[in-house]
Order: sequence, then structure tokens, then C-alpha cells
Amino acid sequence: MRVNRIQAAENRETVINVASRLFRERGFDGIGLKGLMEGAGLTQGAFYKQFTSKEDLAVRASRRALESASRRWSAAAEENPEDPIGAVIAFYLSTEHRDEKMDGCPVVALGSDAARQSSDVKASFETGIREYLKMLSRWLGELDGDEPSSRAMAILSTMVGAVVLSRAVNDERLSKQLLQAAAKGVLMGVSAGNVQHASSDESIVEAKC
Amino acid sequence: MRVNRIQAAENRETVINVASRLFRERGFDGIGLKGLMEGAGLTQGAFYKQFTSKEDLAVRASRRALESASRRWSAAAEENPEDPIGAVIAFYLSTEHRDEKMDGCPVVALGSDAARQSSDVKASFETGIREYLKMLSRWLGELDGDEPSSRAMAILSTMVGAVVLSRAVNDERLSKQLLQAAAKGVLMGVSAGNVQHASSDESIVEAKC
DNA sequence: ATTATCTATAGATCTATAGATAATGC
DNA sequence: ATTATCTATAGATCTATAGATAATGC
Repeated sequence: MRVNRIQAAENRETVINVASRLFRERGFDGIGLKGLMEGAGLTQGAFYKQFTSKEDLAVRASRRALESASRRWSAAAEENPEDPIGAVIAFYLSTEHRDEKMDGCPVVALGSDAARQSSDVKASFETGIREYLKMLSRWLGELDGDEPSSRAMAILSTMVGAVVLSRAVNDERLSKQLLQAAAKGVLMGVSAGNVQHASSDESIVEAKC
Repeated sequence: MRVNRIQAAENRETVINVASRLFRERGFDGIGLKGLMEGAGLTQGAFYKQFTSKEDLAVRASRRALESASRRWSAAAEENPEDPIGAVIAFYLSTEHRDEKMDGCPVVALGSDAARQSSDVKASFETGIREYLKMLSRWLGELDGDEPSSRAMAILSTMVGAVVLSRAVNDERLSKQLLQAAAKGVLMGVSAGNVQHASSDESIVEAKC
């Protein structure tokens, strides 16, 4: 029954990883300890040797989810170094991202829930959100020390809101339009300084998403 | 015990209204039938004479919440007819709205949850979201038949995302900055056609939020 | 001796149903 | 006779704990 320390540590990591995905898919209240532990190949009874409470796991799983999301942004940016924001927008505002709740952005999947959670859970989200903002600010050339730029915040808001909205409607056409409209709005904002009118950039958006 | 038809109909409406608020505050899974019925001054047993299931109530409560939110937008716009979008932004991206989950926008409070609900619940959200978009498109002078404009979609995304983000962080300063940055971004987008640069409009934003 | 995991269970809560009660509405 | 609401309860599930088991680690 008992496993060695290394295996136990691995099990703990597995539980956190599984939770980070199942919470995103079903919400913090939508999956119980039994389901979470089963997802990691363990039984419910083993839970409390690893975590002090479900809330404790929610904190760690949120952190894990946001770290993984940040890594994904970095990876997308590195694949397209001359247009990192375009690259991130291209996947974030895609129908693929919309359809993969379990591996998608935790702010979209759990943002409404996070508002109801403890300040420890919010701290996990805050750290991840600051990381997003830091990347965007850097790519915009507007990182002022550690202070994220206002444009980075507006862009992140548009991205998060668009995917939340696109998941909350039934109509596939409307859902896709919401994503594309957000991409268009963000890319126009990025090229700001000499924006002419909303109806530009359409081809860029089409090509990216 | 038994009440007359009119009273019963009123009770039903009360349950829907209470649910529309308690679901927003605690999430669909965060409040049970007992709590919902108690909020309406009734007992759990009376529930199933009024609704076929909790899901049935979730559909009706979502619809009610979105209707009430739309009315609030209209009211804000009517109070400031020469700048309806500015008026809506001013309350939507305020710290007051951020802090009143129970009476605030249901897309923010339940958007992440809605993605996990039945397509009936999503239909309630879709109708409400289309109503938001219709208003924004009209105010932008871009309503094309019933087709909402791309700019309306980008603006709504920014608004929803900003309030979700502002509720998911602990730091009051960051939270406020997220709201202000979104307001700035939206108001710049609205005055588009001759946008110069991000650093304009700051005073307008300060004045509004 | 310690401990990671297991089975089992306590106690609370959840959705939904059943049957009693008492007022309505025909 | 019908029915809106009540009390009571079934059966499932939830978080958390207790005690047994068996392997680890000293």
C-alpha cells in the first residue's frame, strides 16, 4: 500500500495537475474529492495526507493552472518572435481554445468562480494575471519597471471577456464572431498611434484566427 | 397553508428573483434548493410545485438576471442620452459594480459557470448578450438590421473581461487599474476614426469612473 | 517506528419525492 | 375536488476523520 517518498511526491503533483484540469472543466464546486483523487489513480482517503483541505488544493491547482497558461503564452510568443502578441491572440481567440476548457485559460474557465473563493485562491489568480500583463506590456514595449501598462490591461480584458462570452452562447456563428471581433479590436489597439478606422485589419484577423 | 393563485404566482416570481441574485452571489452550485426557497420565505418542499428541477430554475433565473441587467443599461443610457455608451461604461466599470456581485452583470458573475450549464441556460445568456450588443451597436450608429457590429462585440468583451479580472485579484489598486484601463480602451475605441494615441482621453476616464 | 494509502464511516448537505394539511375554486 | 405549501424522508454525494494495512526508512 504505502509508496516511497519520491512516489508520494509524484502522486501529490499528479493530484494537483489533475485538479487544475478538472476544476477548469467542472468548477471548484463541480467535482468532489472522490473524483479528483480517482483522476489521479488514488482513493479519497489518501487526500488528507497530501492536503489540509479542498480549499488548499484549490489554491495549488489554481497556481498550477495559471503557470501552465503563462508557459503556453511564452511558447506561442517564442514561435513567432517578430509578432508575439499576434501569436498569442491567434491561439487565445481561436475556437480551439474556446473548446478546450480543461486545458484552456483558467481565468476564463474559473474567473467567475474565483471571485467567490478565498483570498488565497485569488492570490494564485493575481500572480498569474500579473504574469500575463507583464508579458503583454513587454511585447508592447511599455513595461514600466514592474508596472503593467494600461494598454496591456485593456487587451487582456478583451481577450478574457471574448472567450467567456463565446463559451456562454449556443450559436456557433455568434460565438466565432465574438472571438474575431475581439481579435480585430486588440490588433487595432496594438497598432495604435496611427489607427484609421475599425474596418481595417480585417484580413490580418482572418489570417490569424 | 395553501395560498391563492395570485399569491402562488407572486411566490414563484419571488423565487426566481431571489435565485437570480443568490446564483450570482454564490454560483449555480453554491446554493441549494433549501437556501433558495428560504430566501423567498418558503420551505424546500414547495419547490417542485413551481419548477420541474433546479436546472429549470437556473434557466429562468438567468433570464431574469439578464433582463434586469439590460434594463439597467437602458436606464443609464436614458439618463445621459447624448453619451449613452459613456454612461453605461461609467457604471459598468465602476468599483461599485465590481463590489455588488448579487445585483451586478450576470455574465460577469456566472459567465464561467454558464459555459458548464445546459444549452437552455446558455440560451438565456445568449438572449441577454444579444440585447447588450444591440444596444451598443445602436449607440455606435452601427446597427446593421439585427446584426451586432464587430466594435460592439469588442467593447462588450473588454467590459466583461475587466470586471471578471477586477474581481479575481486581491490588490485593490490593480483591481481599480484594470477597470480604468478598460474604460480608457473602450472610450478610445468609441471615438475611433481619428484616434491619435493611447495616452489621450485619460481625463474623460477619470471623470467617468 | 513511521507513514502513504486503503477501507469504512460520521455527519452534513444535496436533489427529489411522498403524504399530510388546510385553504382555494368550482 | 383541487392544489400550494408544509413536514418528513429517501438516496446520493460531499468533506473530513479513524483505524487497518503494508511498505519505507532509520
